[in-house]
Amino acid sequence: MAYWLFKSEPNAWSWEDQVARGAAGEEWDGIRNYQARNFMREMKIGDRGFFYHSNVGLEIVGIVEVCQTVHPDSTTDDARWDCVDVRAVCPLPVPVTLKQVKANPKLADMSLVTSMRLSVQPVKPDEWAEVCKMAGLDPRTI
DNA sequence: GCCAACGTTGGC
DNA sequence: GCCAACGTTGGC
Repeated sequence: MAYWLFKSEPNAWSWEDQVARGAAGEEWDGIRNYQARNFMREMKIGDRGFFYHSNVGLEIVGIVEVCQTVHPDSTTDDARWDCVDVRAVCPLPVPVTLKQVKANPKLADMSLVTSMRLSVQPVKPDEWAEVCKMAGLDPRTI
């Protein structure tokens, strides 16, 4: 299983909005960046991802899972843009802030730090485990 | 609200 | 295929 991180401005689409969709999940649409799209093309059902609030909050607030593999983005007719569907799995008991991520040497290579503007990004297994630990979650239980 | 970083577009 | 102009993202 692979791990990812999805960024969203809570003004546009928040963790609460995501939770409200329940098990059906929702398209992760609106991505207009090739790198981010290519990562979505690699995603498989059951892959896990962090849900990050950008602009407002600046923290990882929850965990989602991919529930539909890549398909055309319904918000555009442009055939270049695809998306996956994700659904909420659980909130983080303690949100992990960008500040904490930056302050943790183990997370120095995380894309969240190194590729600030990339809105869909891969997370390495050890980074996943470290963030879960900081959030008060046992990664084996999720 | 500002501005740095960086991706995209389009003229040549 | 280069590169300047431009637009967008996102932290501060």
